[in-house]
Amino acid sequence: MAIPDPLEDDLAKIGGIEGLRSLFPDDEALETLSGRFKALADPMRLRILILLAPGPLCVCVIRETLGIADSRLSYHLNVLKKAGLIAGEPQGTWIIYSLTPVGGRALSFLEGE
Amino acid sequence: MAIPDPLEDDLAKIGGIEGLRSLFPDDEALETLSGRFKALADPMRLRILILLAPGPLCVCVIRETLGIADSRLSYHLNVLKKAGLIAGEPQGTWIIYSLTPVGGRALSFLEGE
DNA sequence: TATCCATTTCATATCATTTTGAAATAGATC
DNA sequence: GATCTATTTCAAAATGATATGAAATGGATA
Repeated sequence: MAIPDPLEDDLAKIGGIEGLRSLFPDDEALETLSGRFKALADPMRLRILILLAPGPLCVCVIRETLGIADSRLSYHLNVLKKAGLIAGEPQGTWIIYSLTPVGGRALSFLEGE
Repeated sequence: MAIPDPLEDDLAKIGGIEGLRSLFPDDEALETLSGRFKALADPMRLRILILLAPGPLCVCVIRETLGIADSRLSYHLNVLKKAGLIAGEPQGTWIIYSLTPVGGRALSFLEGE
């Protein structure tokens, strides 16, 4: 038996299984959202967001502050960029990264906890 | 060269590398925070949170709605529980899961996007 | 054009998460 | 106590994410 009898009534009141399923956003929206959370789910990436909160910084300063290898930083910057949390603006020889509006909001959620 | 000369001045104004490092929470806090985001970083787990938003549900109804195997659901419920986003209350033969306050706030952040 | 330097890309190794199906647990009912 | 059923646990396989160092890119300057 899938659903025990005593629960069937409660379930019916809220529209049954189909009623519950209607709560879900479509798969694409869920992927986007969970992808954003995935980007936030790493201490090194949270450090990068925290660094960018006061204002934009170039890659070299971020690298020096975090004390990690170039390629490793580049990987994490790319994850954040793909998730729409930061944006990079080439400026002469170097690239300046800053928080996007979404990135800023994610960070304030972070600080609200 | 670590930091290009033209950037040194800007960097000095914001307290240098050490000034930037002082922005970081300690490692443990970052682990806790990224751990919570990790729990949110999966479409199936987001579906579970969305299901529980209107009110508590038993495991069997959640399983039937999601259409996944028992053990798989149990795994995801456990991830959410460990992250403090949901709580399970045994009630007779079955177990009733509900959002915690933190889980509710995470969900509203989710919907605010 | 040759060179320099900041950043990214790539291949590969390592590590972590997720899925799957079978077996265990534990509470309720007979 | 025996059995039934909802849920969890476990081990293994499959999949995905991260770290690392060497090589490539591409803009700036000489």
